Amino acid sequence: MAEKRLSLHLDFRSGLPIYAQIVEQIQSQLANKILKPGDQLPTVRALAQELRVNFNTVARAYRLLDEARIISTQQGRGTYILEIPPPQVTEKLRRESLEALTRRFLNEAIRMGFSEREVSQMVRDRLKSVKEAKAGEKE
Amino acid sequence: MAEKRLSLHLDFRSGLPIYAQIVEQIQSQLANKILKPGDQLPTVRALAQELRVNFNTVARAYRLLDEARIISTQQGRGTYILEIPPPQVTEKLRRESLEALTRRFLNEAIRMGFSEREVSQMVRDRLKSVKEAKAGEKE
DNA sequence: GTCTCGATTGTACTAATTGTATCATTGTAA
DNA sequence: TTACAATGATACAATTAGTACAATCGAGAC
Repeated sequence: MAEKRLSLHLDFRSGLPIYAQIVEQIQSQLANKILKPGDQLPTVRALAQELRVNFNTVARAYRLLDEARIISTQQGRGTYILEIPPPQVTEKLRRESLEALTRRFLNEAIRMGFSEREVSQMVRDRLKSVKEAKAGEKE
Repeated sequence: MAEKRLSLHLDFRSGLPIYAQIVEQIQSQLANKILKPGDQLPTVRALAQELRVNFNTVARAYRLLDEARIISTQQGRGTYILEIPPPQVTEKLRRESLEALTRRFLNEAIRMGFSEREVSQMVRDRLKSVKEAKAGEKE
């Protein structure tokens, strides 16, 4: 029962191909230690069903990660996290994934006509309520 | 998927080029809420067949709309309506749409394992470079 | 123990569907 | 005629889907 639920969120309308989104999010979860060496990933078919995509699309993502020596795919057995990349790399990945996400958010907001001031104020507000919610749920 | 029938009416005798008529009518349906952000448009070939025109003509219209940031065309996948700048909505709606966007962004970032501090720092950084870029392009 | 067989897993190859790029053709106006 | 914009034809590239196959494992039969 080692395999994770691996909650990935695809955006079918973002310009990024599905397979790239899968790669990116797995790398990100790796950099954030949500995934650890030895963890088994869902099978290509299971993940494909969950994401409602063709299993070859998942297989493509896994193949890319395999070629990058991040996971090990073994025919007939499954797919496992090989190793966490060295700290410098994970830190870089972490930063890059956050930066990409933030950039998308800001571009969208600005394109929708919001001023930088409005955006930054809203982020502060929402962050504050996130923090309060977190404090509350500790009971 | 849920792509619309997109009933367009071309006038081959009006001086207006076909591609311009397509652009115009899609924009109009967007303004009239017949098309909504996220909707998938017909493929260039499907729409071309329906309108009895060459698919390059449709592709040209799509390209113009893409350049205007109204739609997003993705090779191998399809064409989608982008989020559009809400034209002159009430202050309340404006605020709500920014809040929704921000909430999605923060949820995603936190789900990916970033701390509130990291997120807020990154937002500050990116906003700063947006501002600088804007200052720079004024020459 | 080990053999067999079926279920499960990833792989390989191909097909289908999508938009893109480039050049040719056509029609119209100067 | 010449120039140019609009449209069409053709080839291409990227993404995803379909199908068949090979490797592995485990449950039973013996």
